[in-house]
Formats: sequence, C-alpha cells, structure tokens
Amino acid sequence: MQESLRQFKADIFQALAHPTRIAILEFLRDGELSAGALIEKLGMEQANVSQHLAVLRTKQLVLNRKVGNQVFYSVRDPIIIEVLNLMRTYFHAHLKEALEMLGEMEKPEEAVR
Amino acid sequence: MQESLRQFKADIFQALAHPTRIAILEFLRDGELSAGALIEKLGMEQANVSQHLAVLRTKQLVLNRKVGNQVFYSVRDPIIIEVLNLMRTYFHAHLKEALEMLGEMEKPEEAVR
DNA sequence: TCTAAACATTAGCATATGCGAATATATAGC
DNA sequence: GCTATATATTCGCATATGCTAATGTTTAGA
Repeated sequence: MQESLRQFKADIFQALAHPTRIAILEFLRDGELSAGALIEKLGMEQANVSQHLAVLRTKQLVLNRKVGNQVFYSVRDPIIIEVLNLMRTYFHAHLKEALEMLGEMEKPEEAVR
Repeated sequence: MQESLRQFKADIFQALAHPTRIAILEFLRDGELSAGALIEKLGMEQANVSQHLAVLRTKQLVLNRKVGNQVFYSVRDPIIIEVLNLMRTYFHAHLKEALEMLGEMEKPEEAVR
C-alpha cells in the first residue's frame, strides 16, 4: 500500500521528467493554450508534442477541452506549478553543480561567464 | 539555454521518478541513515539499493559521509523534502484518480473500501 | 596479513521511453 | 459528401532504465 502510494508519486515525477513536458507546463502556467499554439512555441514536431501531451493527459496533469477544430490545454492543479517553482528555487541554489551536471564545464575557462 | 535549464529540472525529476528512491528520501527525511539501515528498512537487494543511492548521489540529491565501514546518507537540500510534501498534498487531493491510475479498479466492487 | 563486513560497480538481459514518419480521426466550410 | 485543418495514434527503431548475479574495494579486527 505504502508501495503503491510511492508508485503514484513516482509516476507523476516520471511525467515531469522531460524538458519538453516541463516546457509545456511552464507555457500553460499563465492560462490555457491550444495544442497548435504549444507546437508553435516549442518549435517541435507536431506528433512529438502530441505524444508529450498524451503523457500529461494520461497522468492527469493537464485538462483539455475541445473547441471546434482545436484542443485547449490547461494545468489541472496549481500544486504542479508550485512544484516547478520549488524546482526553480532549487536550481538557483545549486547553479554551479547544475552546470557541472549538464556537462558545461568541458571548456573550463568559459564556463562560469 | 532555457532548454538546458529544463534539462536540469528534468534530470532531478527523473531521479525522483522511482518508488524506491522516493522511499529512500522519505526514510532520510528525519536524519541520516547508513546504507545498511536503508537496505534493511527497504527489504531489498543490497546491489539494487546501492544503485538507487548512486543515482541520488550522481544527481546530488543526497550527501554521504564515510564512517569506518559504513556510509551515512542524508538529504542535501530540504527543498527536495518540500517537493515530496507537495506531492503528498497532491496525492490526497486526487486520491480517487490515483487509484484508477494504479489500476486498482480492476475489481470495481472492492476498489474504494 | 587474512578474513569478514559494508558498500560499490559491472555485466547481461528485459522492459520502457522518445523520436520521426506515416496514418487515422474529427470538425468546419463549401 | 468533399476537402482542408487540427490533433491524435501507430509503427519501427534506437537509447535509457532497472533488476539480479557476480565481482571489486575499503575498512576493522584477529
């Protein structure tokens, strides 16, 4: 039981564990957007974005409503936005290590500028 | 740049995206524990736990210090605990959907009890 | 220095994930 | 009904992840 609770949490984190899906949620932070608008903002393949939206839908992180030809997405629960905000705080607190983790120290003399 | 920032966040979420690693962090919530203590609490294979600890170490979510024969782990930044707490709130808010997601509705007449 | 204990790492395999290309579905307008 | 547009789904493949079993490494103590 405790185990399946953690599986649930892990599933949510898994849904958040991709830069494109994080970008989608951040774009939706200020209100709903159509799938097309997201595709344009992201500048990615339509199918690819649609698959990421499917992940967020399956894990119920976003809501969608259909208006005529298009589908508008929104963040279902502001808690998710709070999680992303916390992660931004975390990022700022550990910027240096973050850069190392991202492998941007390959050119040491350039890295920190 | 914006992209690699999101990659960093995604990497953190990825590290959180496993029930065993969530369990480890929750066990470490109240203070440090040795690897052995974690293995015992989790009741899992030694190598398996050690690999999950390696993931948390690599992503810098935990600190470790060696004392004689043992290695003690602790959560590096309480923000991570806050993230887990937020996720618990999220879980409670969406308990019903969570159960469906976990596939525990297979026996509908039993599910909600 | 030999052994046991505590951890870590590697190897090999099975499953999951992410991507682009192609295909399917639904709706609006004619 | 036909066509175009918006979006979703499927397929095939490449890479990543997780697990167990086996092997390494470090330290304490006899």
